[in-house]
Amino acid sequence: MKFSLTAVDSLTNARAGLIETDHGNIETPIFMPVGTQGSVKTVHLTELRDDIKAQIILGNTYHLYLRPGLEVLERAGGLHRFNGFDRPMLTDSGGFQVFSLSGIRKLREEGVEFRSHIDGSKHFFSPERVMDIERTIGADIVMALDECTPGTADYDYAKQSMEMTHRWLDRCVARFEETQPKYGYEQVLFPIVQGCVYPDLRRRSAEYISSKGTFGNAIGGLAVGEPVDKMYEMIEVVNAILPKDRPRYLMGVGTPVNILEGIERGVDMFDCVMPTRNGRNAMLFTKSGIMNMRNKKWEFDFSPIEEDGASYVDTLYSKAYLRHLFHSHEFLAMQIASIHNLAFYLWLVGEARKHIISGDFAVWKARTVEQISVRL
RNA sequence: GGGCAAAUUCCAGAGUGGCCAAAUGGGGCAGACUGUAAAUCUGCUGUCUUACGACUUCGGUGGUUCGAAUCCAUCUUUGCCCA
Repeated sequence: MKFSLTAVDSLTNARAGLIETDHGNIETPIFMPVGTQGSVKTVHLTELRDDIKAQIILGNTYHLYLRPGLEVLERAGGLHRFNGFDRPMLTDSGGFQVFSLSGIRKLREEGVEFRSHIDGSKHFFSPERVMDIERTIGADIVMALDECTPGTADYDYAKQSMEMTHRWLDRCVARFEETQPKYGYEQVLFPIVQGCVYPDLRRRSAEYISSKGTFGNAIGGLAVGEPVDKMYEMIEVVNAILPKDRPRYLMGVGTPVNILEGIERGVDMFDCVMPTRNGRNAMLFTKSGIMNMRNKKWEFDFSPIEEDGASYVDTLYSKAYLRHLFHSHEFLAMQIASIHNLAFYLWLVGEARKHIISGDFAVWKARTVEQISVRL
């Protein structure tokens, strides 16, 4: 696997780059659609590839381990073979579930024990176990097991948590290095910076994970309850330390504006459930602003969903029709909205890349932030 | 022609003397959602008012009562049954 910088913006820290994997290339900055259970909800592979132009998607260790389980994944020949997506994939480690499923898990030095949200059964995830599972799933990029600390954690908790994440990282690296890919293509490990909203912790964490010399690095524990200004501040603090010649992945972020702010601060990779989840809940992101497709104002608006949208669905269907589909609880509504939003997100990062290369990123970004923030 | 039953706020449907502007569900109107336990969740949904509160409402009319969606009379409409 290889990462190279194509262009670096002169006014900001934005960069355009290229990740070359055994499953194809990823042009950065990139947005990665989330496919937790091996499926980007409501979206077909053909749409993901040909319309949305997703270059890499996510899967989730905790969820795929529970269903379909490791035997199915292994006998399928890995997740790529199983779900048919032949482009790069990345698996999250279950670290986010430490946060989101905090009510049904127990944390200790050795690892984390989850009570399955499906049937209540107990499952223990040590850093070593997570590496083994991620080898079996077979994503191109695998994440280290971390504790995603809530954005509201106090300093002492954040410090302890970060230190444990670092110890877990050592164990992840050791296990990852003593094991081999199972399906004949390369996998790389990304460690994750923690430290909540505390600059000194973030710095320590960034230094620590940088010292591991991994292919790329991730920033975690953001957009989890802290003020958005804190998030931007932490990205700046961390990116001042993370090596410039390696990809930086801001985990779980975010809104289209968050992503542009992240790019400006030197982030290369993003993922978020927002385009799909919010899409399923009738929220559309467009070049000219945000729409709630359930709103009455669209009842008789027969104009295209988005005149110059990034997806074929934008001109194929009208606002009034999409509103009707949402009100009628038609599955097609969620499909259209998800495709639209993902295509928009991929368009957005693609445009950002173009403008980094052409040298007018800052101007373009300022104008775009304003346009896409409008509530329509 | 005769008998029985029922009419409730957008819909369905609770409520049978004061705790009722009226349960619950649906619908409607808005909002939330950030490494997905989410096709989910929250609020509002008679009128006026920022609120306190005031006012009007439970098929129509007229009664009983301190007080009626609830009881009585009558009318109207609807459904069912018998001819």
